[in-house]
Amino acid sequence: MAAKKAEQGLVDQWRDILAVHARTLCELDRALHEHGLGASDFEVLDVLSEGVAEDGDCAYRVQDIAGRVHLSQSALSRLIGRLEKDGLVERAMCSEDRRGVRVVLTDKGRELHAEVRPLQRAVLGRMLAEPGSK
Amino acid sequence: MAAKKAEQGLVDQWRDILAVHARTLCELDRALHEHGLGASDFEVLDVLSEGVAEDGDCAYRVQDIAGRVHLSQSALSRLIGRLEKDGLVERAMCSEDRRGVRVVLTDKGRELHAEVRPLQRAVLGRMLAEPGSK
DNA sequence: ATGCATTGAGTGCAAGTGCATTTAATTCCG
DNA sequence: CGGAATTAAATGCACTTGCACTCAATGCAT
Repeated sequence: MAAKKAEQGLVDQWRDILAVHARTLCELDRALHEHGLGASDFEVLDVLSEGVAEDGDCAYRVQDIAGRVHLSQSALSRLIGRLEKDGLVERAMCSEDRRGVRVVLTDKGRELHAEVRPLQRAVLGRMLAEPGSK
Repeated sequence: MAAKKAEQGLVDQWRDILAVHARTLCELDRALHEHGLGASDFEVLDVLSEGVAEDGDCAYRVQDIAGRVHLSQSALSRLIGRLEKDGLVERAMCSEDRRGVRVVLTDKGRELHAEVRPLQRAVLGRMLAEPGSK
C-alpha cells in the first residue's frame, strides 16, 4: 500500500519532468529557430563560449563537448558540421593527437551566441518559474 | 549581481532537467527495447491501460491521447499505426463523430503492458531516486 | 438546404538522432 | 621495430518526429 503510493509518486514525478522538458524545449526551439538555431545547436554554442574565457583559442575537442551535451557522438559530429557550414564554428586539427578535432567559435558564432543568449535565459525564466501546475 | 546569480540558478536547473531526462529516457528505452517497445510506445500503452478500468471498451480518441503524451498529432497517428500493426491496439470507428477514431488495447496489448510496467517502474525508481549528483 | 469555416485524423517530406560500421591515428606489447 | 588492440571522429542507414498539407466529416450561418 505504501509501496503503491511511492510508485505513483515516481510516476507523477516522471510525468512532471516530461512535461517541463517538453514545454521548455519546445518554447526554446521556437525562440531560437528565428535565428536559425535549434536547441541543441545553442547548447553546443553555449558550451563553446564558456571555455574561451580569455586565452582566445582554447578549444574543445569533440568528445569534450559530447560529455557536456546529451547527444551521441555521431549526432554531435553532424551538428558541428552544420554549424561549420553556417560559419559559426571552425574545425581545426589537433596537433597533439591528429585523430582529434578542435572546435572553435568564429567571431560570427560568438556574436550570434551573445545575441541569442538573453533570449534563451528569458525562456528558461518563463518556463521554469512556474512548476507547470496550471 | 543577484540577477546574475538567479540566472545561473536557472541554467543549472535546466541542465539538471536535461540530464535527468536524458539518462532516464535512455535507460527506459534500453529496458523496453528488448520487448519491442520504445519509450513513447509505452507511454501510450500506459495511458490506454488507465482508461479501461472495468467497463472494458471505454476507449480513447486519438486526440485525448495526444493531450496526455507529449507528441504531435502526426507522430501519434503513426505510432498508433505501428502499435496496431503489432497487434497491440485496434482502431475502431467512432459512431458519434465519424471523423474520430477510438483506440483500444487488445488482449495482447494489455498483456504486454502488464509485463513491462514493473520494468518501467523499476527504471524510474533507479533513475529518479538519486538526483543525478554522482 | 447550401456553402464556408472548423475539426479529427492521415500523409509527404525534410530534418535530427542513435546504432553500427568505417577510416585514420595512437598505444600497447611481444 | 612491427603488428594487434584501442580510440577519435565521420558516415551509412533506419527510424522517429514535426510541419505543412490533404481529405473527410461536422457545425454554423445565411
